[in-house]
Amino acid sequence: MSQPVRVRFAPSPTGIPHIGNMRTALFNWLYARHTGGKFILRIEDTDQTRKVEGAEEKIYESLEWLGLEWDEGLDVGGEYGPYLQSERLELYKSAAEHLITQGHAYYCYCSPERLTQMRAEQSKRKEPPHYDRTCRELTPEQQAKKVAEGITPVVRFKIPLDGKTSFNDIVYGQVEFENVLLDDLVILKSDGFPTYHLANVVDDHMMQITHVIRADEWLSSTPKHMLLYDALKYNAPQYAHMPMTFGKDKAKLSKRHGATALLDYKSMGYLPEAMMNFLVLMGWSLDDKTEIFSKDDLIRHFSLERVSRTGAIFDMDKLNWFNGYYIRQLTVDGLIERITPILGKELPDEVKRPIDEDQLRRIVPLIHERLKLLNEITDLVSFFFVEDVQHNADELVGKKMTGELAVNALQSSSDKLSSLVEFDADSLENLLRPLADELGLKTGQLFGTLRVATTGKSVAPPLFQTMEVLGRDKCLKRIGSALDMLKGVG
RNA sequence: GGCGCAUUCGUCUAGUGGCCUAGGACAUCGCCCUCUCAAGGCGAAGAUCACGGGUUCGAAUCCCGUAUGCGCUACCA
Repeated sequence: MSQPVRVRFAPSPTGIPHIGNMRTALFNWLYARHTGGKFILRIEDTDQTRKVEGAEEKIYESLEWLGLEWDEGLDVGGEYGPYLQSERLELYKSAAEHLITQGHAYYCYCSPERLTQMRAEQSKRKEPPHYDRTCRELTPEQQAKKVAEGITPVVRFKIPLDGKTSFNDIVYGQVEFENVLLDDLVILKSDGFPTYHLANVVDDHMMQITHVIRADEWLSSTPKHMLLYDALKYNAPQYAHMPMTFGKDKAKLSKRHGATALLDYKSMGYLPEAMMNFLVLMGWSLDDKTEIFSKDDLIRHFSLERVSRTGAIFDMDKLNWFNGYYIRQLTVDGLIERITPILGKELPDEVKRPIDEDQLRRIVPLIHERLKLLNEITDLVSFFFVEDVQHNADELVGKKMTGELAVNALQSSSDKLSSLVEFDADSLENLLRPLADELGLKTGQLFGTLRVATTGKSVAPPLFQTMEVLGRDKCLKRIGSALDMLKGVG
């Protein structure tokens, strides 16, 4: 009785997939992988007017970045294709015709103008806007007349005039609607394309979808779909509606909330594994403790029953934390692999390409746990690669120092550094700590000034290791130019 | 306007009648570590469980009402 699970992600190519879309895709994919079922990708391009060029590619790119491979669909094929709705028009047309012959649907000749005007009047009278069913009972003569006028009709579905439609949603439980409140919806548009409702029902049936996992916004339309399944004598799939995602102000996530497209996060330097962990926890949890889930953990533990019913606000702080966490979990080689392309693009031109991997291997451990976003890497490490750094006199002197003390400190350091035998972190520490004493400075004062002198920054990785990696020549050269600056020489 | 769904710390959430004077995580604050920044450790603060009524020996958990939010109400999906 229990057939293998088949779920689908069915985006329409009207824009770049956003966080909410992709979370729905993730839940579908997880459910398929958890149950050993199939994850199908179907493109719902039934709205020719809203179609956006290139959107389809962005859908693939988003899925691939997150690591949600699909078992059937565009690119990979499958035995239930085609997987593009615009190539399935005949199927919808014959379903619509079948419904007409069975008395479940009818041609409607009402003009869009008439419909909008009618709705305007209805809402002025404080009535719920609805179709008045003018064409539902047209006689053959009346129909013939309309056809003679050259009007291309749409096809509307006959909603039963009484009774109730209910279904059991895996997430929301039993939901019930009065049929009288439902409109005779358009199922086939005058351009020959189906509306979402028809296409969705026909495809889900023909592709043998067992579970429809989709966003909450569809909950109210589900009775229409149930009625359509009935009229078509199809078995309805199981439904599981997912709570929606919102911006900080509790409004539906949109452009003004900043980045909403998943791929924006890719380019900002987020890790797909962090994104996946973050997304799944918006609306799903395993228990009261577990926060970190690998992909395998998720596949093992995911269940529709533990999806919550309340909408979630997108919390960038938490995402950032996950990202930092996952970066820290990366091996040095893993991190290098991910940052090399970024550095190749962003480091100043004076830095030789390809980027010196041996040097990178020595640098990475110093900045690894300081990295929250991959894209921050360039700012963090560029001083290692460039020849000279810019100094800021105030930073160089520091808050607890005077210019004189700073000059003195740099001069003494420079002298001692040039005669140091081994230029490594331990030797540097053994040399510089006593030096602070000799100079009557706190270690923080000396090290702070040296840090700015050698790196050009007041915030940098630990001094001794940093100096070791920089090497004696660069250190002395930079200390020299810092001295020149403080002394007011050029 | 109608219908549907929801409502636990700022945020994500745990919780399905007694284990809850409500647990965890992020963010915040403090302390420790410390050459800066991180990371890490420890700790604090933060929710009268939207509100009002019931039911019950006992309710965040069940019922009713109210409020608020969101969704749908298109020849959009």
